[in-house]
Amino acid sequence: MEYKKTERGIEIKIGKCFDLKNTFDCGQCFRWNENADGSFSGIVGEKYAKVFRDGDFVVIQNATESDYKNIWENYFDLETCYDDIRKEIVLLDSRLECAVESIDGIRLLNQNAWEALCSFIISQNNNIPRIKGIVERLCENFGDKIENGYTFPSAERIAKLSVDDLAPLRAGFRARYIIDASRKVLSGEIDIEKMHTADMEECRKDLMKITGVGAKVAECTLLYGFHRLEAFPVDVWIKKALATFFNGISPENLGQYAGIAQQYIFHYSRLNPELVQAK
DNA sequence: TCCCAGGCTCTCT
DNA sequence: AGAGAGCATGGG
Repeated sequence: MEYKKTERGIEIKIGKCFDLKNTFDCGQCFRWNENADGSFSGIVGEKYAKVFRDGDFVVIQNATESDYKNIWENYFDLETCYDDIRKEIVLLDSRLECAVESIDGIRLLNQNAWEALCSFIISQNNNIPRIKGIVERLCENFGDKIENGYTFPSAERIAKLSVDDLAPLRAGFRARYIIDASRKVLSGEIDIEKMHTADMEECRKDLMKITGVGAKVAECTLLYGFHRLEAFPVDVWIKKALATFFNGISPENLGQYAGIAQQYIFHYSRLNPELVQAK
């Protein structure tokens, strides 16, 4: 992706292929927040970042060229052409055209796998504002202090804790799931490294060894934590959507980009809830 | 106040 | 193997 280093930071010339609000608010991540001026702030790994749009450019404030190469290019998946994928999705199923045409620039972030696993464990039977609150308290209590915030605590760090230690998170029944996940990742019972490429069915089965990880959370972890674009998480919104407005669409027909199609279905349904109400 | 939230576990048929 | 209650907590 074409970019330049300026006094503001790194400026990526990306046009409409990266919409910050749609990307950060489409339910894939929980640590980006919109500021009053329309910019977004978040923490990725050990880095705090503020990003905003200026015309055809997305600006990553204060980023250096090595930050860009080492972190942001991969995190924002900037070497992938999402315009091509959008076209491909519509070719695979033309019923997706309205969602794809009305939502600009969703990108699928390359998030840390452990963070995604943990975040989506927390997401179950929960609402997004509260999920973000629990994740933030997890970081504040057990992450490392960095500029403007805290890192996401490692599995190793969490594995040393007890369920009671997690009380400040107010995560409810999910606390023991978080502990179980951390210990299974740390012990190697769940081999988190191989899941970028291993057989999908095997990955699902492995992830579901964790108490509190069912089909939906496993699928979200594969899509958002391991960038397995063929993963297709089915939650209550997707269920409603596929039973009403998007009736007839099935993930098997969406091939290698099912997960990105799912993003569009999910986000479009949440933006237009009246379209997916059961009749 | 009440309903419900990007589900899952546990129990009972 | 399939269905349903219960789950912690708090946002709207």
